[in-house]
Amino acid sequence: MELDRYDRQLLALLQQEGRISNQELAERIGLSPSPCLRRVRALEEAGLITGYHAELDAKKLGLTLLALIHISMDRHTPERFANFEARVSALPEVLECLLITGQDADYQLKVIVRDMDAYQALLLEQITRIEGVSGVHSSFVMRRVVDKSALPIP
Amino acid sequence: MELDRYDRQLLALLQQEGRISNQELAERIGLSPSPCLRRVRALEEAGLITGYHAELDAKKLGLTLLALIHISMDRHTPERFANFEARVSALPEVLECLLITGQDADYQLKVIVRDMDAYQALLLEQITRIEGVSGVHSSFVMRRVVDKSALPIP
DNA sequence: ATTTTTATCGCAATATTATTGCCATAATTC
DNA sequence: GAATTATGGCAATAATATTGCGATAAAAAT
Repeated sequence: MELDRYDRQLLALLQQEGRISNQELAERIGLSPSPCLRRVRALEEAGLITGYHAELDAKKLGLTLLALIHISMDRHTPERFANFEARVSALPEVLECLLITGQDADYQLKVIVRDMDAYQALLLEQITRIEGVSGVHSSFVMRRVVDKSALPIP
Repeated sequence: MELDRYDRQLLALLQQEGRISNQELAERIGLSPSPCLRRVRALEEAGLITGYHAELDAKKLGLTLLALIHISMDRHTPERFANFEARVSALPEVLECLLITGQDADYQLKVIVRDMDAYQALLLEQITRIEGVSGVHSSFVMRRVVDKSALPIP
């Protein structure tokens, strides 16, 4: 799909303000509401826009501890990996699980919990109990300098 | 602020479907539209909802390479850190910059670029040129097993 | 326990917004 | 340069958001 100036503007704006009205959206990009809405629908249909999400304040929800966990697996079999991924996907505290390159770890998890007690419980009772997990190393996030969901539009 | 059953439902739903209409939202949580809207506004006012964002498909935008960069600083002075953070915040490819604990790095960056050429350019021409950056270690993301923006509602 | 107070709901009226069909015009192709 | 296709704008209709207000339920106080 070919993106023109309008499409790029729409994507950029909707990344910033996902609940903006179509009328204001139209004004901002310099189109009338009807073609504007048609373009947004087209971007959704094409799968360029995959969804819309509210962003919440973690602290106000009592979630004060954000951590990165690097995980190594003992044996690199597809079953081990599939099982690990299924187990990890079911944990609501796991915001991100990335299969990464590098000698130090196979996966990096990003998890959010209330406090250190909850972290300990998650790590000891859930994550280290998953079959195949051999090495675990935690880093804690002291500050989120940048936290964007918005992709750069090429 | 005290959250009841309705508020929690609203937060959960809006995290999943940020552009759902107020009417459908009201139906789903079992309230009529007016108190539903008033609650959403209250959650926004209280800062529990900080914004709404469209989620885009990175691949369809031509952004195929996601990487984690661990960065160590030579001297841990406030000026060095402030300067680094300002420079990094200005780069659109940087989706996340976390100040983390651990001996291996001071920061972890998450960056997204078109390809390895773009990655090389970003690393060599931008990031390693920032004053104070002494150690850099890259990991590449092979697969995003979990990638949620939705926080667990306590 | 009963009264007072406060919070919050649902209804109804109004304002705003989304959606669709249609024609005109601009861009593209032949 | 003519034919074709794509895309914009207008206007009518449908749907949704928004607000005031009275009723009801929950909470606090006596």
